[in-house]
Amino acid sequence: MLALPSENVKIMSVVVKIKEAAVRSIEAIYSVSIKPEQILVNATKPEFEGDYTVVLFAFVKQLKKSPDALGQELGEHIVAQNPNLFTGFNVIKGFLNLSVANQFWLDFIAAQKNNQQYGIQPSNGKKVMVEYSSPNTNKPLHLGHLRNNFLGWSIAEILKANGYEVAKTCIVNDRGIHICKSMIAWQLFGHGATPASTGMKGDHFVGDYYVKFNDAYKVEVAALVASGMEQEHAEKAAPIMKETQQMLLDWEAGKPSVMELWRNMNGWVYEGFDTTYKKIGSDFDKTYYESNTYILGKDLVESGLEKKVFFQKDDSSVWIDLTGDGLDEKLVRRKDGTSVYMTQDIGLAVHKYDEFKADQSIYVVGDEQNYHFKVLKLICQKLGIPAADGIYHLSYGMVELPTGKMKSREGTVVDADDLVDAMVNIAQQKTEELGKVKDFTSEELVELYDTIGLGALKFFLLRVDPKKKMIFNPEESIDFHGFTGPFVQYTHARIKSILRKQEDTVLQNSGTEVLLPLELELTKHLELFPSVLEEAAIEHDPSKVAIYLFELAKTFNGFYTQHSIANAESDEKKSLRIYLSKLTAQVLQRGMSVLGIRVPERM
RNA sequence: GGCUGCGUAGCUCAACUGAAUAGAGUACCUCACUACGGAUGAGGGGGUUUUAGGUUUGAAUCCUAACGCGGUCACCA
Repeated sequence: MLALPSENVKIMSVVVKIKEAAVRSIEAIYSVSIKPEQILVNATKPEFEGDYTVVLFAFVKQLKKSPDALGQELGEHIVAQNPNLFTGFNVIKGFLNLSVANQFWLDFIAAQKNNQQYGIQPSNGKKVMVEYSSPNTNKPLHLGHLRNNFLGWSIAEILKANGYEVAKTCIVNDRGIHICKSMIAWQLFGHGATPASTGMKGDHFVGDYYVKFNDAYKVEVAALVASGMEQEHAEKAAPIMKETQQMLLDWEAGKPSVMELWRNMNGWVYEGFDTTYKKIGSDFDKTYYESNTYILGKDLVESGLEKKVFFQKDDSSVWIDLTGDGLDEKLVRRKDGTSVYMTQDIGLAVHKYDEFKADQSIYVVGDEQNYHFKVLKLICQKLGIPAADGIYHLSYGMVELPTGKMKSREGTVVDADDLVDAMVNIAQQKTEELGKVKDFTSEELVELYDTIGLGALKFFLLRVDPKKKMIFNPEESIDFHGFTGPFVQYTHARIKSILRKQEDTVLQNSGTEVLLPLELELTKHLELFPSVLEEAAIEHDPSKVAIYLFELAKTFNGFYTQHSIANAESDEKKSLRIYLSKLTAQVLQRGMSVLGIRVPERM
């Protein structure tokens, strides 16, 4: 959990103000010492009078007062002491409902109406690394990678908005037996074909050879089994597998012909990845390649042995004993002296820390690796590595289909490029049906379809709690109504359209208008934005932002249908509503941008 | 099997980390347009929060157990 330094929390939201006021009053009346965190403040339920509610039960025992008596005393004191903030209170069954002064909200609007940076915090001097995407160079990106990319990118942006300096990194898994499989298959079946000669995207091209390898491998194993060999033995004895294993050895030995093939094929894949990353708006400040990092961490094994954190077995393999921590023994160096995944990750953690000195290093990796990261952090701590405490595994749940898990062997993997294209096509189709942007140039249209199609997809994947596994229903994802990206985008476009027509209006705010219920509701929602961004950063959870934006858009739409902006009751009201509309559009834009989603001026 | 995560409307998700009558979207059924943008708004039905106990003034939330579904327990990464 990311701890925000208390001196930096100066987003004085109403809720924070109420908590502090409550603390002052309780301390003054009862001469006890309490902290703002002990006080629970909720938005008052619509059926009761008031705006915010202090829940009193927590203090009933400590102060030896009945909830009603406590509420009365506290309510009287808090309102008397904060006449600018509160206008009244009522107590119902242990809940102290406070009414906030109309003027407070008008002041809020006046203060923020021209603040282009509303919600954005100044630098707090802290650095964070966010590692995400982690692709393999033997196959193209799929739906799971999309959730990963969108999450990583968004969390980086949310942290930036909260004043952190952020470095986005990517570790590319570009070596190992699986890469050699594609290479062998290309040698056997490629006949010199290239992405250019076939007109294919490089990552798909290489991915196809990975599939071809598995097909050929299956055939060979089946033949061996048919000739009487046992399955397990046949899997090791298949000639194509033996060739592949030899190739891995050749690669590790740096054999020139293998290295050349490897560079070529990886080059094709990277070209394909670049296209996809550009399309989905993902980027990295620094990319690490496992072919460079897989040797890291070897010296750490030595120092770990010296420190007696590690121990050596008779076959000379090196281990760490974590049974005291409720875990198992874990291998950190093979008997042949080569390092394992864990060792590389320790090495990379140290390497990254040396380069960036990040206070926190976030790994956006699926929850199937929970155990690995638990162990990684623990080993780093035992080794006394400075980077250790900053390691944070942002464990996200798998994306499943209504039919179950995605399985490459069963061909149920949803390809990232295909999915993005499909979403963009649907956006085009729906836009054409509505026919509102017939005057757009073809370039503008292409950009608009991208904005909407990708917006729908990103919003769909980001709107659920990252920690939970989610089900991706293709039919639901292409729905542009309700809790969706296009709904938020539409609301933004609509506001912009209205504002365009009011450009010449001379704004005049008397600063004394009385807010109508729907105006007040919208204002309250707008006031929440900085706290939502802060909470999203603390929780590493973009879904908080997505949910907030949807509710804000909904609130605006409700306000909009009831109150005319252009034909407001008075010039003052008109100005006020224009301010609210502008601020809403700005918050929608800013909020969507930290999710990696653009909002159109028209759609 | 050990460890670990999850189980909330038909479906997809919320619930401020223990508070008022568990909320949204979707689907289904009504209603409102010659609109400052209908990719909209208003309303309706739909829940014993898997089950059984326990703690508490108060439990979807914490504890115990059962059932169900995942993940992980590789000298793969």
